[in-house]
Amino acid sequence: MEYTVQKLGQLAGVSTRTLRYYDQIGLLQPSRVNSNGYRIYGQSEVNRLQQILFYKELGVSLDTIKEILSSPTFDAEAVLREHRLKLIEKRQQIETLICNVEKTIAESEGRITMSNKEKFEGFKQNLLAENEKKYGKEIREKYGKETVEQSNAKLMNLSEEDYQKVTALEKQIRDVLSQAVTSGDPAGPLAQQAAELHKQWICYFWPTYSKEAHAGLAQMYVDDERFTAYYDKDQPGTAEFLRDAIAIYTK
Amino acid sequence: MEYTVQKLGQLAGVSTRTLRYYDQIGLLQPSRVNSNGYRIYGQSEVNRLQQILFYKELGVSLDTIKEILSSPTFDAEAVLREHRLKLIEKRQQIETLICNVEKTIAESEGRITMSNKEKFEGFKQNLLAENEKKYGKEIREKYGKETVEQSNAKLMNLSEEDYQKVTALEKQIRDVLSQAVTSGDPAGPLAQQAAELHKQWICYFWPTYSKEAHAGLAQMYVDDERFTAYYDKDQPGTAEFLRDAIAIYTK
DNA sequence: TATTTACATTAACGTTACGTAAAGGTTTAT
DNA sequence: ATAAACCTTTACGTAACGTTAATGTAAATA
Repeated sequence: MEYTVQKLGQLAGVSTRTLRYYDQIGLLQPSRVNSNGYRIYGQSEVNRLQQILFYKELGVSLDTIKEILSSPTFDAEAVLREHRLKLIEKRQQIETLICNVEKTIAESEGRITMSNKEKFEGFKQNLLAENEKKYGKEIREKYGKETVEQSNAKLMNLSEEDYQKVTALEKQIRDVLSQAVTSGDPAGPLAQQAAELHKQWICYFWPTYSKEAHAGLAQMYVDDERFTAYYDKDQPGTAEFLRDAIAIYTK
Repeated sequence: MEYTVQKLGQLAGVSTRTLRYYDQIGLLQPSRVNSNGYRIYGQSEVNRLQQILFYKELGVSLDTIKEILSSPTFDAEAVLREHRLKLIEKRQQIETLICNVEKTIAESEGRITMSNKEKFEGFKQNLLAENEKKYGKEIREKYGKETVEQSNAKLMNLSEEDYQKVTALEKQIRDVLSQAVTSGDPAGPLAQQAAELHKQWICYFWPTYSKEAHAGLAQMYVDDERFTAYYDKDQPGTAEFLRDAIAIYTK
């Protein structure tokens, strides 16, 4: 069976422009070219196109696909593994962006009703006090006065929605963390998930997320017995475990 | 205070090329141009640049930033809200990609040791049976035989790591869902988080994620009393609530 | 058979936000 | 006087095509 550009395009669900482009960059060349200049594709090209589209669906770049397909000994699995890391990093970036955008929106809304204010009073006082009493100084030294004040300002403007989310996050962190600790591996999937959740949680209080600040905060959980006590309440060693997990997560 | 390109660039941490580009597209024009052709910026330009960089950090496009800053009555909040939706969609895309890449890797690894096999036997049998006994037919009708078989194949190849993650996910879903139900709003943040988690869960069993399939599955939770019973165990109405949440999530 | 219709070709611009030369003029310091 | 440091414009490159534009060819119809 032989195909022209349009036939092949319809078969595979891509545009004719795409096929010409793939020809141009040498990713998929027709088996032969007619005397009239038409591109003619055969079965092996159909197969190759299928492969191409498979990797494309995974978000692999055409350049990389070309490499994968060019050498049969090429380690496709290693490529995918690396690709996966890239994707995860991208997701983190986007999550941070979302986090910051959401906070900006909340801020500009200036929302927070009186009823909310009362409701969150205790919650906020606690957190603020905890932040300030001891860590205020340390954090100030590490990340500057401005950061701390912005952080506190954010805290005071938490909306009802955010409050729900934050509370839910705290519960999730506790749950996942306790499971992760039993597994014992701070690099494992559960531990890393806990670190991820913890990052999301932080995002509600810190004006901007940074890996360094995250890792620093985790270290404080171990250095200060008040935090250690909180995390080790159910299972001793949890604070250290979380610090290790976050260290790997932010590495 | 007046600045040349380099001075301003150093002050704000951007390249001179960037400043020339911003001038070119009319985003940030110098207050005046010297007789020698040098760009000279004043204080108001410094302020404007700060604004620009702020929005840029949130991932807003220069075009959009221009619009935001061009009209003081322009609704920056609405823009951010829309921007947030775009980011969330992007995150979903990337999550789906990660999901699929991970499955491809797992597949090519062909991993799963004998010890794992024994460990997961019961778990898998349960799920397989549940899938097959009744839904097998329905799903087959809706999404085709191939999808079901691929789904089952994936299930049988779950690794230890994946098993942990899946189990943790299930617990999280239950937790978040129960909190969300009390809030009563399937469009609320908790409900949407539950839908998100549910998507991640699905990703472990379905060969490729699609919104339609997700929404369809949620509908089945309501249509079939066995699933309904499972979700409504603690709180009646949970299955319906989840379906509504997922309907909004996949809209 | 003449004409329309459908399909093929190449060439080239547009998309985003700059990085990176290249080629050259100006200011400042030595 | 000369070199170093600074400024300028112009223009190519990036990823993966979408979209005309201008034109040639094959198949279907009047």
